[in-house]
Amino acid sequence: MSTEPLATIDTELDEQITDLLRQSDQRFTKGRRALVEALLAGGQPMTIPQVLEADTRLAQSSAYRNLVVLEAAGVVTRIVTNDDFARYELAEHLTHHHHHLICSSCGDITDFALDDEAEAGLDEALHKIAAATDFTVEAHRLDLVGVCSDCD
Amino acid sequence: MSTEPLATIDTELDEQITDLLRQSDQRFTKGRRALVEALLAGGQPMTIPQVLEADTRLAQSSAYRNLVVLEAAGVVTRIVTNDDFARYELAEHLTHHHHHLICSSCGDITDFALDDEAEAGLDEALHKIAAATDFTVEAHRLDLVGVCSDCD
DNA sequence: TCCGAAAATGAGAATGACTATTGGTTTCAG
DNA sequence: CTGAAACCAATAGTCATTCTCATTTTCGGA
Repeated sequence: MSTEPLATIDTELDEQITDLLRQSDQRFTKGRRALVEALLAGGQPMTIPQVLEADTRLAQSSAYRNLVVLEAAGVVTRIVTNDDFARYELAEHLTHHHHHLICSSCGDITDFALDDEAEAGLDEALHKIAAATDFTVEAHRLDLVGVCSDCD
Repeated sequence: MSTEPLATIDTELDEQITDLLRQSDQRFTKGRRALVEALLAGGQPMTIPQVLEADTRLAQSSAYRNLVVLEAAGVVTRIVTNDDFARYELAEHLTHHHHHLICSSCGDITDFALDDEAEAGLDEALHKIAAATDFTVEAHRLDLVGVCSDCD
């Protein structure tokens, strides 16, 4: 199951993930490592078919199951659009805070970041909202919906 | 099919919707009117089971089909969370620009608006991003993810 | 008002992304 | 080395959503 990794998981990341999984009584196995490598190599949210294509050694059933495990442990994030397939990417605290450009035509997603000033302003406004609400806010999600250059 | 409307569609809204549908060569039929009335009465994004329960005269297959038609015409918006069911609400240009509080536990969604200043700042930042991108931006979507008071 | 073609409806069947099951394999502590 | 717990993979479900098709409704023209 380990021939040629698609991407390299550095020691720090490895420890973080191992730790996260341990907190859910789970191990960082080869299959799960292969998933993380595929996502890392992809560099953007990927559907399960894309992941399976990127690493053909992965079994579909295990990919689905392990992605659920990884999500529960907080290693990956599941993103669902109007597309048929859900997409996964590494969780923000393992990478960095960012947002998404979602193509309304093909469903493809790419990442982008807001400049610090805008992000700070947004954060402030959201804290006000959160305070005035019964919600316990965990995170915010900002997406731009449009048409990507391929579909245009 | 028309006994007791759940909500009243005023003349202006009626004309807007009729117009939008006409642009897709579709009619504003009783079934579709009943759907809009249910969404209007609901006041927040609703799943199809919720809509069917709100107006038991609606057939499931027609509800699914007509919601697709209404979305294509720009009358309603489909919102998809990690919950099992997709949710629908009246499109923003028939109501007003707003955002969503999404409960990560039960999937429930409620609406909220940003104050004008924050919204303007966000808009400006997003325009910059859009300009630096291959995307043709159609809209932005801002959600707060958290736990609602019922689930807490 | 009456008629017929086109569009819409609704009950049920089909689809397909995703999940559960099951039986075999790997891992790791002792 | 050994046994139990965790993992893996094939495959059989599940279930929200979509499709099918016979019937009904709509609506412009006669």
